[in-house]
Amino acid sequence: MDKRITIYDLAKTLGVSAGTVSRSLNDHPSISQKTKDRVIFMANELGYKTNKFAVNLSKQKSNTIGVIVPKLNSIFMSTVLAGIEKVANEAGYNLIISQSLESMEKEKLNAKTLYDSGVDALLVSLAYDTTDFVHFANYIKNKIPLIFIDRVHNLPNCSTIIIDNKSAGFEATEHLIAQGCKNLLHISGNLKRNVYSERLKGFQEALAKHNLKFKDANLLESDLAPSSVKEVIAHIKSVDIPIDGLFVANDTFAAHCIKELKKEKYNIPSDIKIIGFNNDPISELVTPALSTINYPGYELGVLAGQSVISHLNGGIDLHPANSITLRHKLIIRESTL
Amino acid sequence: MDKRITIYDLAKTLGVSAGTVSRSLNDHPSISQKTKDRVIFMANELGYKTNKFAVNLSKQKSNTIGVIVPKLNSIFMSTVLAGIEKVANEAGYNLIISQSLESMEKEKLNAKTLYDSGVDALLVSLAYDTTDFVHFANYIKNKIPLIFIDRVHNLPNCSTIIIDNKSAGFEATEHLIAQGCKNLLHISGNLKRNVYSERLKGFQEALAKHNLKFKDANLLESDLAPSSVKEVIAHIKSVDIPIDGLFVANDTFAAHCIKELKKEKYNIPSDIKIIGFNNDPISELVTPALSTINYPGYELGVLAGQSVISHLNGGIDLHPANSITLRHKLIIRESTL
DNA sequence: TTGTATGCGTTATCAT
DNA sequence: ATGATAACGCATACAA
Repeated sequence: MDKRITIYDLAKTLGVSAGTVSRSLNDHPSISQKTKDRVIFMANELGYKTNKFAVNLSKQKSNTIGVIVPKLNSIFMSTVLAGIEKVANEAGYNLIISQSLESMEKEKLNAKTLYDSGVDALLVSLAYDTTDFVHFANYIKNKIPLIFIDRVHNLPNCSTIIIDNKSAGFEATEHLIAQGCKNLLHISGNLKRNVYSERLKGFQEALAKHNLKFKDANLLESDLAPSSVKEVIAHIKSVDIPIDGLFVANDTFAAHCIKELKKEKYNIPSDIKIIGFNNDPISELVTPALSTINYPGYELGVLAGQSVISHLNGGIDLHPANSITLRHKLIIRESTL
Repeated sequence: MDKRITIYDLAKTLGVSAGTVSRSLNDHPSISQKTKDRVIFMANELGYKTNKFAVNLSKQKSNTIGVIVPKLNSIFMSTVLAGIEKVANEAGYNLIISQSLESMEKEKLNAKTLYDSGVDALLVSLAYDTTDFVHFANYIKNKIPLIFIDRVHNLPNCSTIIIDNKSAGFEATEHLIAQGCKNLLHISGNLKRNVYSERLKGFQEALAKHNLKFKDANLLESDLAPSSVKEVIAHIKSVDIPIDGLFVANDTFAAHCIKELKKEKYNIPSDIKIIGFNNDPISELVTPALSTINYPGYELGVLAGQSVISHLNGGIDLHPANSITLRHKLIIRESTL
């Protein structure tokens, strides 16, 4: 494999033109089957490899889809990615993955890098603190498909793929109320992100529906980092009327809460009932097993992948809707019984 | 941004040659500062973007690193990836990530695809059932850096980055013995993979050292899928002398074992002590908290990234060793007390 | 059905 | 210090 074989080499040894070789290799209709066979045979014989760089340059396409996620090392995100990768791979696309590490600055950098490297489309789940969106302007201007997943923002001509966080939050809350909780605490993530603000809305609507007044003490905005658990405990202890129900914005943090509350001699679920969010594998392994909302990450990824691919292949979208909403599901386990 | 500005456009408007523009943009020493300034100014003015496709074609490099992992949606692997991504990104490389889904066939496909798409280097963690390695021959032949992570195989001129699984397995086992366990069971993954076979070796050596005989009943090879827990339970129940110590090849499966054993009224740790592997987040959240071996996934990724980068930049390896071994650590929690 | 010629945007090698 | 020009490997519009 010292010298790379090109279509010119093939052309010369076959006594045809480079154009013929190129068209044969691409199964172009205007080439006779006989010629195609000869070309393909010789290509295999000589170990010809198509040079993607040249193809890319010629077509101005990279056959590559960019992905920006907040963090790679979260089970939810990596599950989404697994779904995306499967679909993309089957469709012959490569995935360039980068993480914003929850920082808008890094997200901007990533968006620029991926743009410069010529991705054919971009999938994004927004960072924790992203507030402006000019870094996506180039994509929109140049009609590069841009799709938001999970942590979304409404931009013109961009699809979003989400679940109905508000109604999921509503159901989670109503379940706690149905189990007899009177004084709930919702532990939320950054309320600038749709996923968390929507869940809060659902929480509030459920309270309202059941004539429970929403007070400041019913909400704690958190970064959901394990180390922040102590603030939760402090809040719960400081409150006048004892908290008897906890709706936590994700399972991992909920699991940490359970652990810490148990350490503080709270009994779960008899003292405090807890429900999480995501249905992470961890939710069924903690004690007591954690009630939660199933968030179909893999399906989300698959759908996102399909959406991109269909955007790219012919432009006709299989899912013409601008926004796809997946079905969530309440999962009841011991932590709320 | 209707028409993309090229160096020719810049050259024309500036009244210089394209070569000069190119060199200015790349800060070539043979260009006067004055000219460089003019070029750069005009480039910004006109919104020039370098075309990566053309650069790639010209240089026959993609500035891209390929990664093949068995599964994206495992917390360990995604943590490794997070480390790789960080380093690669800082060095200006993109990451193309694909998953083999634990299948050698898919791994071969991925290896070929990434090769064809012209990655500058490849990082691999092997699939469950990979037995031959011809799909990496092209990389070696063409001197494309090939580095194995975690699930490795010794190939000429390929680095490997691992922990000392044997001594880790030894320590885990010895810890169980020190806690008074007499009849141990090791639940292993596929023994074709170094990580599992090495841990088993450590297990056996520890037994030998403490004059415990290794019998068939002390080992259960498993696919470590949650659904396989019932086989573990069945095995434990079927055994003549009661098992009092369990060394499980990863934390997730260990957590499932704990859950199921508790359901079967085993008391942990008093009836059976359990130790896992990896120090996944889950290990400290289950009840009882799981003893384990810390496997520094993120550092592994960082090191792998650095190794690749240094291979690529200048070829002089920061870590000249052919094989890097990271330090592991025994973490003792309630499950073995 | 096939060949010819040119474009794609940069880099690199000679000249000057 | 700068210009001219040839790669780089493929795709494709136009000819034949």
